[in-house]
Amino acid sequence: MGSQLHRTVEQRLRRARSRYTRGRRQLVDLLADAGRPVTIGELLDGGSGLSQSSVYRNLQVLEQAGAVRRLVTATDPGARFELAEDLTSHHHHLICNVCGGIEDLQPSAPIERAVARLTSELAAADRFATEHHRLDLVGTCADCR
Amino acid sequence: MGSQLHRTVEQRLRRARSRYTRGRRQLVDLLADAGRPVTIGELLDGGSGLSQSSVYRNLQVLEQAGAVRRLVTATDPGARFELAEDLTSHHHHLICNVCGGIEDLQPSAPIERAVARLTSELAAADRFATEHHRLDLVGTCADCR
DNA sequence: CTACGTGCAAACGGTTTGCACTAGA
DNA sequence: TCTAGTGCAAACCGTTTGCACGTAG
Repeated sequence: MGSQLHRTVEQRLRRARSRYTRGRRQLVDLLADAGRPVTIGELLDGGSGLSQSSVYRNLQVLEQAGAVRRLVTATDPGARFELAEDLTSHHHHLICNVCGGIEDLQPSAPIERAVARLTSELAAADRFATEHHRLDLVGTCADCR
Repeated sequence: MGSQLHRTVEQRLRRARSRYTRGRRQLVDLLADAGRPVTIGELLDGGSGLSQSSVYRNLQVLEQAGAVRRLVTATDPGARFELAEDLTSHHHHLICNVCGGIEDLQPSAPIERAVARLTSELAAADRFATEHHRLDLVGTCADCR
């Protein structure tokens, strides 16, 4: 259920000495329901009733608390947001460079294995401590074909 | 030598009905010498002598012509640029979320194979036409350990 | 009661644009 | 010559911030 999600977010906000207000809960609901990265414009029009500045501030707080993740693309202006990966599940993105849309994509086991091996090689070489990775496939989505 | 690079860039600019001016050549040199994505600030201070607006405009033209690629991160403000992958070689990025720095990383064959397989699966399913992919490892670089 | 959250409007800062001038082919 | 590039300064627009008020705990 989504109440588990809300409990986790509340926990993380509390750790950041922040409150889980109505508006923040609604932002989390919007992100959870979307199932793909959401633009700020969509969040503003999403019926949260929050003012623009509060949306920005709350997203900042949620990001800081580790509940939400900010995405930016080279083509679109403005940012998108999604729930932190450990609140949903690890996934990649399909980015359409025609319409700018972003879809989630389930990761494949072979890729994950190969990335994990690379990560431990870099760690062994003392070159980089990987926290997470991001894989985007950029091209044309089915709608824009 | 770099003259091959310049010849290719000139070709692509010509196709876009644009000229390969002194300033554009210097931007390309700066990008080629850096060997990693470069911020606009670095390009402005790089001794090209170009005004701010010309740097922005030229990067736009070079991007349009397919000679250069724009990168943005969720942490840093502002954009970074690198030469188009087919002018250098396919690579990934190590992104440090402490200092914001970005390093290039040679791709590993297993990852490339796995991504290629995924790409053809998506194409076969008529879901997405992948043009290229981007893999970033996000974590802490050796300097910021 | 006290600290945190909110709305409004103004400020910010990276990027873009209008215009008059310069230079490459 | 004639189109494209350049510098300067102003405009733009997504985002941030100051301030007075509201609200949760």
